[in-house]
Amino acid sequence: GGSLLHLTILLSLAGLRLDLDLDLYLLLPPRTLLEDELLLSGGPTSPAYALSPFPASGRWGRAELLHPKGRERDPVAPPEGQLLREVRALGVPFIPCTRVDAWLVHSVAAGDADGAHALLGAAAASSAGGVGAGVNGVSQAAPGSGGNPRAAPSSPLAAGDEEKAPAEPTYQVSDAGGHASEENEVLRAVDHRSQHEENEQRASTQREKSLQQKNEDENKVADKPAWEAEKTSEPRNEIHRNGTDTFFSLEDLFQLLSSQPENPLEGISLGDSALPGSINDGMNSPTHANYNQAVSHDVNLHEAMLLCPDNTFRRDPVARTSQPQELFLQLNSPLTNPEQTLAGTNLPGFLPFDNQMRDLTNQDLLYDLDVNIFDEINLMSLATEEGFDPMEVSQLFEEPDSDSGLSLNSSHNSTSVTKSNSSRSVCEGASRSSSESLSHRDLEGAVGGYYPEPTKLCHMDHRSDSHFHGDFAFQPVLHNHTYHLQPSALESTYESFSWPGKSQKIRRGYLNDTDRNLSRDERRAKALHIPFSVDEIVQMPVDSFNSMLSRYYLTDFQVSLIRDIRRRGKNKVAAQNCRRRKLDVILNLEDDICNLQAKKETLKRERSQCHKAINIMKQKLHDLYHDVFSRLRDDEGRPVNPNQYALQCSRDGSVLIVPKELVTPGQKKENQKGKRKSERRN
DNA sequence: AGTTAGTGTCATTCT
DNA sequence: GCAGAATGACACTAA
Repeated sequence: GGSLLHLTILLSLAGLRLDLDLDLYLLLPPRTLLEDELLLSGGPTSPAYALSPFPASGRWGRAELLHPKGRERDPVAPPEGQLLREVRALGVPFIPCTRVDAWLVHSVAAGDADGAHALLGAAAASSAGGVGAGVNGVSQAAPGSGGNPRAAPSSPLAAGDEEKAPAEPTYQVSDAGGHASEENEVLRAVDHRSQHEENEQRASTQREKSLQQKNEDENKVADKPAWEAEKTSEPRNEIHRNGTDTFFSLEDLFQLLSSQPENPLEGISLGDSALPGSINDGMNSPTHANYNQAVSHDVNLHEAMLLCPDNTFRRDPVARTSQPQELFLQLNSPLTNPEQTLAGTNLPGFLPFDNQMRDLTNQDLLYDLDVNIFDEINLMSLATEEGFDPMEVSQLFEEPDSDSGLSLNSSHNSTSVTKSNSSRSVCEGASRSSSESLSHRDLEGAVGGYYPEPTKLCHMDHRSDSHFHGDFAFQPVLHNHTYHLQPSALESTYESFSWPGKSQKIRRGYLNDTDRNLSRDERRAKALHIPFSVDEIVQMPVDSFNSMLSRYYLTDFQVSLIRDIRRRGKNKVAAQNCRRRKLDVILNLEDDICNLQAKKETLKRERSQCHKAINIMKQKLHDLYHDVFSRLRDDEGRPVNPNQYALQCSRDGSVLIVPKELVTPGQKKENQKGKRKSERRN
């Protein structure tokens, strides 16, 4: 009681397909609202796909599953803080319990409204990033659902009619008992790779086009609080068609939800409301699952996330062993009882589009919701200890850098560790038949000694197979979020998803804005739930590092990754220091060169000055010599001829006038040496 | 399209 | 023997 249902409905009819998104904000009164929690619910800081919280953590959390429509921003997701404003406007005490987004996919076969398939999935779209993965349990490949740009196989929700498009790969609706063949598994795996990039871009383009109009409509009411805008905005209160898109209001959808206790979707008659076909048509289609099945799949996706809430546990045997098992037991019920899905949760059902419930208040809407759905949602919240981003895993393996950096001695053909030997399942067989699907799926096993039942794995795979063949990135979303891989399997995964011809720029296109800023190791650590930051791993002392590894239950691969992260981090710093030192050496050498060159110039100048001084002294000596001889007279008073006489300095300082022929040979040699030296210097 | 600087990583050697 | 530093070589990216 006292809960509040916030329904945000996106009913987009793009050509032949109808998407209907329900955002259920379940706000429970017993506790005081924590604003940060609300902000988390609507803010960009909330990690996408987070399945957070345990009550043991002292707070309720939210469950955000994956949106199937890709990584683009959810057009119907409240902007940052909007949820908080909306809740405040209601004036009731509350806390955000969880958020569940459900969408209906109403697809019709190519151009034929009567062949429509009605799909209902329940999932949670990320309110912040608008990213997510489909959890619908029903899907059909619709490569040829002509005219519908969004029905291409690139769209995870692409719907088609396998009966009407038999030539194309058809993926059966998964149910509790039906399994796709191994061949289909292989087909899907191949199809995933071959069409993934093209489909991604094409789907993205189409989605942008189709959503652009919606965003424009929403912008018109942006000045109002979103809650008010949704209630008053004309485009949202009415179903209208503008060729490709169809909208109807929250009230309309809620009336749908609340009017059909038997089958919540039977009352939807979209055909009467300008929709090309009714969901009933899809419901009655023998080739497609009903809503219950669809929601059952959704629940199973929750299970997939719940079964192994984390792959890292502290050394707490009780917590480690009891928690997942308990969750498993709790979640076994919806699996074995498919009726306990949307209908099973006793949602009041879906009303036709009458107006009698338009006056319902939000509380009224909540009261109409059976508590079972809350229980289920809460169970989801309780069962997940911390957020996990399957997309990261996908990106992790979609971004196989040429230098993976992982020192994993393994063969690419190696198989994963045992997923389960109890029975051979379709998914198991498929995973063995394709190295790609194998490597990809093998990533999603239980860790910490807990392994989900093969049937559940298969169930998840069916969802994957049926719905997301066109969007490779969503594959991991549908599986368990833990990793029991041996290094070999992961190595093969890295290699299997290596696209040598494609640049990282393309591959990084699959990363969201947040992850794009993360380093590769950070993304790896995040994807594998390494409970430490990269900086911590790298910078902590070795003793602390080793003790840390021993204090936590970590898989071999996690330990290997942590050690690799530390090694690479250390080496990165060392390389930076090395380059810095090298640069310093180069700069110092350049300085030395400059200094030596300056010193050389100085010495040259000094030498030149010395030469000049010597020449001056020589000239002075020469002048003095001639001056002396000019003043000398012989005994008869005649001038002394300098060519016949020379001045000779004795050791006692006296100067003698000596005829040149009397100069001793030793004196001549000394005089000649002095002449040659002076000549060389000159 | 080619060049260059910066960076991360690996392999190897040294401390 | 191990951890880390140092460094050459290589690949990749952005400008």
